[in-house]
Amino acid sequence: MSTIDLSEQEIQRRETLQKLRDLGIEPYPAALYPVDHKSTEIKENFEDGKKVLIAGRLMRNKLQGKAGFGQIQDSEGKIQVYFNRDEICPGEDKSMYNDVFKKLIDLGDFIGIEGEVFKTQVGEISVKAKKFTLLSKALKPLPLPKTDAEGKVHDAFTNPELRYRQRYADLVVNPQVKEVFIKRTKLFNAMRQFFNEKGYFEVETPILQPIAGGAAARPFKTHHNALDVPLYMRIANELYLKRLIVGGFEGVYEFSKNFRNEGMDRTHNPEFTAMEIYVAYKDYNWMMEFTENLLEFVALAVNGTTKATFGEHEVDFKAPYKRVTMRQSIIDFTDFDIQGKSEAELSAWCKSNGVDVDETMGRGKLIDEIFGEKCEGNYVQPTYITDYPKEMSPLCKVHRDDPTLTERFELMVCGKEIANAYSELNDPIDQRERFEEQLKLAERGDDEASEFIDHDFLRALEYGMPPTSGLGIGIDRLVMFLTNNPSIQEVLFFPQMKPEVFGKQGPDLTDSEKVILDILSKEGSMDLNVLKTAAGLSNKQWDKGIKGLGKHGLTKVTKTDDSLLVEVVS
RNA sequence: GAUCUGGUAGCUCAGUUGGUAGAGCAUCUCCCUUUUAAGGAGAGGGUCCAGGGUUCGAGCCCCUGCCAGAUCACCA
Repeated sequence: MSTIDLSEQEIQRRETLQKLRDLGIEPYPAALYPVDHKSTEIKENFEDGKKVLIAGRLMRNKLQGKAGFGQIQDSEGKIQVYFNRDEICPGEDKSMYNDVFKKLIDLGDFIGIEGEVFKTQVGEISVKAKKFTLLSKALKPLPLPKTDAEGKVHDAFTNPELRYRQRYADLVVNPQVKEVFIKRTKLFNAMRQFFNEKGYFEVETPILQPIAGGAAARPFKTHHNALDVPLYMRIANELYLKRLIVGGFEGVYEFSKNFRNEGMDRTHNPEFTAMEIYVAYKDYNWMMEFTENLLEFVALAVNGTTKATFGEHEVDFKAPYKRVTMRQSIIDFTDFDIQGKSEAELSAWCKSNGVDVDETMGRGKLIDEIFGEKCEGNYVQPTYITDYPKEMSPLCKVHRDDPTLTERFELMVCGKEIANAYSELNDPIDQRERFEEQLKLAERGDDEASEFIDHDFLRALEYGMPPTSGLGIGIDRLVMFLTNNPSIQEVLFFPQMKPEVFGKQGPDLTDSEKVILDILSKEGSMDLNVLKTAAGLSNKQWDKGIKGLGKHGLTKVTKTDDSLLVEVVS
């Protein structure tokens, strides 16, 4: 980046950097700084006169002549620092205060403070600086929101595009954003604790897969050069985790980054995080109880309460949750009983009841459409929807009481699915038939149905998998609910965005600039109006062209007594 | 994918029938030794997202594009 692209403030800070070096002060010193206190512990355990070493970013600096108040922000919060000329410079030489601190330290710089804890006249716990050390110079000014006595934020850094693209700046100036991510990590920790205490085993499975299975979604495709084979990025980790149950683990789980090459909106990011857990010798009834206990536990760990506010709703994650079969749910909201209905009958009902359908939809998909259209959005408090049609659950065991259904549940919160679980299908012959059924659906045009049969997975099942129940939870969605964020971008550090275009490097001339320069360079210098006529450009093109050339430093306009003269600058 | 809204100083935002680009904070200079978003005085700072068009003249009107957000559609 050339200096021409820098703002005034950025240029000033670069000059400041040089002045520091001229004074023998290294703005990016190598040595560690022996921090021994954080802002919160100083404030929580006030001890007058206590000697402390703190470090952080200077976020406020209010100078008042021979003294001033600054604010240092560390990982836990902010603390005020009192800078007094005669404390920092006890001898004759006051340059460390007058020249370095007052003139060469900027907002955003990292500094270390050696000083004593005290309370100011208005009672704020502060550190009286005896010595300060520049630890890292900031060359770019941060946004500068300020909170007043009533808690109202002025000049808030709110532009979502800037916040997501420059999350580092967002995190520095918006403590409430940092809080969301602290809660996110608390959620992971709580889940791990819950599983580990029960003896379940955290594992890792491949992200690059020869067949992207375990879900119906469009994968990202890539290529491995050495093997010369196509590979897909995982859309789910289900089939790998079940292989591990075959291998003899009785409880395995994984937090899995999944990748789906589909649309993006405020609830979908191309990469997202799911947690899947599989437990041997269990069924989906057991899993419902397990899930509600898990969610109650994590809600408490994250927020200190089982209640969570989401928009206009207050959701309570306290167990147990209501259980409704899909058939009953559809009856509840439409008075229509799907029991025993054929594909044609379902399709006809959909058409006369405002549910969009097309010819590619099988029986299961039709029922799913009805549920999605008429029922799903109505469940605000955590509710299990159980017993899904067989056609839409190719990896799930057939219901013990009804061969057209499966032992599956989804957990709905605020009209959205946040968990999905089965009594896992472990009959290898049935599994093979279901895969083949999916193939037929795919050929029929259902782009959600899998086009591949994972023969290795079937081979694993043929060795025998114990009865197993599996659960998947959409972690990002759960974080959204627990932190009251309607947008997935707010719960991901780095949500996917179109790449930013950086500094278009001049001297790429526009067409108008080229035309003018071509004519002018033959003559060396020309009368402005003659040049304008010769260029034959529209007024706007002429205006932009001649101004642009001036800015690039390629031409110079000089005023003579009766005309304007344009010259090429060599 | 559709529709709507937006893109102006480092940040948050104004900008009147289309007529010399503004404010607050930040920055710079000077004064100020316990302040609580904002002490006083002065100064500087702009590719008005990009490219075309209309016009004597465009931040503003028209067209195209880029980026973002919201709503809807789609969505294990």
